[in-house]
Amino acid sequence: MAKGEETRQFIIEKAAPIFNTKGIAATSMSDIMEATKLSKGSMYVHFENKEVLACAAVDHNIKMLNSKIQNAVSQYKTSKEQLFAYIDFFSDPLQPPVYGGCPLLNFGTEADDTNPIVKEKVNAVIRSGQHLLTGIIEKGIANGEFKKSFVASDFATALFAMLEGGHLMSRMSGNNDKMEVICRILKNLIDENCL
Amino acid sequence: MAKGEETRQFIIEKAAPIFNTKGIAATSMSDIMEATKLSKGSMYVHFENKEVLACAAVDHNIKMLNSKIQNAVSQYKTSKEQLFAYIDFFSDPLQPPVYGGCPLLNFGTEADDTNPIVKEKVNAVIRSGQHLLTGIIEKGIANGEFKKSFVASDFATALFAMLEGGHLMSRMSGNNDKMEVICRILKNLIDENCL
DNA sequence: TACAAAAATGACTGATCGGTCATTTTTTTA
DNA sequence: TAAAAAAATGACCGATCAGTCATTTTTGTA
Repeated sequence: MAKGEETRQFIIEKAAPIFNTKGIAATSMSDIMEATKLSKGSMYVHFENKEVLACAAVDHNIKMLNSKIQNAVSQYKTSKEQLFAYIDFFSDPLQPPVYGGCPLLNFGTEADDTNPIVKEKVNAVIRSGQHLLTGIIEKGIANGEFKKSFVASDFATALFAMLEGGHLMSRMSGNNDKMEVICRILKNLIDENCL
Repeated sequence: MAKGEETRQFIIEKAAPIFNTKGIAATSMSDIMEATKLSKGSMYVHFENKEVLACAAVDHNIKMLNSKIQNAVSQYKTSKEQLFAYIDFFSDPLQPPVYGGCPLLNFGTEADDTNPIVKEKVNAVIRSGQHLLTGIIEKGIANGEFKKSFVASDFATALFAMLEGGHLMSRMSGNNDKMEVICRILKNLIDENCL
C-alpha cells in the first residue's frame, strides 16, 4: 500500500469511532486531527472536505459491522444456529461489536432528515441484512429445519426491528435487561418454527 | 399567561420540531431566531443558554408524543383495543405524530454518548411507556381478555422495540412496508394471547 | 544518489458559533 | 397615567468552524 493510501486508511480508522459516537455534525476536523496527530493540511490532502471524510467513516463503520456479522454467522452450519448466532451477535449493546453502538441507528437517525446520501447507505445495509436473514430462513425451510409456515421475510423484519429497538432501550437504560428479554423472545419464536 | 411565559412557550414550540429534525448539535440559535423572528437577545432573556433551550425542546417533543398516545389509547375500553390503538398510533413513520419522527429515537441516539441529561429523559419516557403497556396487558389478563400465560412485561418490551426498530426501517426506506409487516405481526401475537 | 512527485505542515481566511450587554421598547402595576 | 419592571433589540465579543495555500519534508524512482 502506497504511503498516501496508508495514511488515508489510518485517518478513517481513527475517525470512524468518533463519528459513530459524537455524530457527524458534532464531530469537527480538529477532533480528527487530535486523534490522528496529523495536521489540518494533511487531512485535506486525503479528503476533499469533511463530508467526504464522514462518508468514508460511515462506510468503514458499516463494513466493520458487516464483516463481523458475516464472521459470526458463518461459523455455524444449520439455519437455526446461524439465526441464534445473529441474535447473540447483537445481544450486548453495552459492549457493541462496533465502538459507539449500532452505526445504522446512529447514522440513520442523524441522516434521516438531513443527509440523503448517508441515509441511503444505511437503507442499503438494512436491505442487505434482510436479504441475509431471509436467505438463512429459506434455506432452513428447504432443509426441513423449519416449518413451511415460517414466513422468512416477515420474521427477518421482526428480528431486525426488535434487535434495533432493544439496542436503543438497553443503551438508554444502561443495562442489558431489555435486550436479554428480546433475545429470549426471538429464540423462542424460532424454536416454535422448528420441526 | 404573562408575556414572558407566552414568548418562552412560543420559542419552545417553534424550536421543538427543528431540534427533532436537525438534532441538538446541528441546530443553531440562529435557526431558532429565524423560525421565531425574534432577536438573539430575546432568546437569552428566556433561556440561559442553548442547552437549556434544547432540553425544553426535548421535553416539549416528548410531552406532545405522550399526550397524543394517551389520547389515542384512552378512546378505547378493552385491553386488546387499547394495544391495537397503541400500535396504530405508531403505524405510519412517514407521517409521524411528532414532526421529525420519534423523538425517543432521535434524541436518544444523539444523546447516547454525549448528553446524559437528555439520555435520562429518554430513558424515563421508555420506562413510563413500558409501565403503560404492562398495565394494559395486566388489566386484560385480570379481565379475562388475555390468557394468563401472556407475559405482560415481556410483550411490552417486544412491542416497543419492534415499533422503534420498524420506525427506523421505514424512515430509511421511505415507505411503510416494513412497518405494516410489524404492526400485523404484533396484532397477530396479541390475537394469539386472547381467550 | 539526484531529482521529481507526493505528503505533511501550520499559519491564515472568512463565516458562523454561542453568548453578552447597553440601550430602547413594551408591559405591568401602583 | 406615570413610574418601575420586564422584554426585546442588535451590535459586539472571543472561540471555533471548515477550508486554503505557500512552504517544507518525505517518498518513490530513474
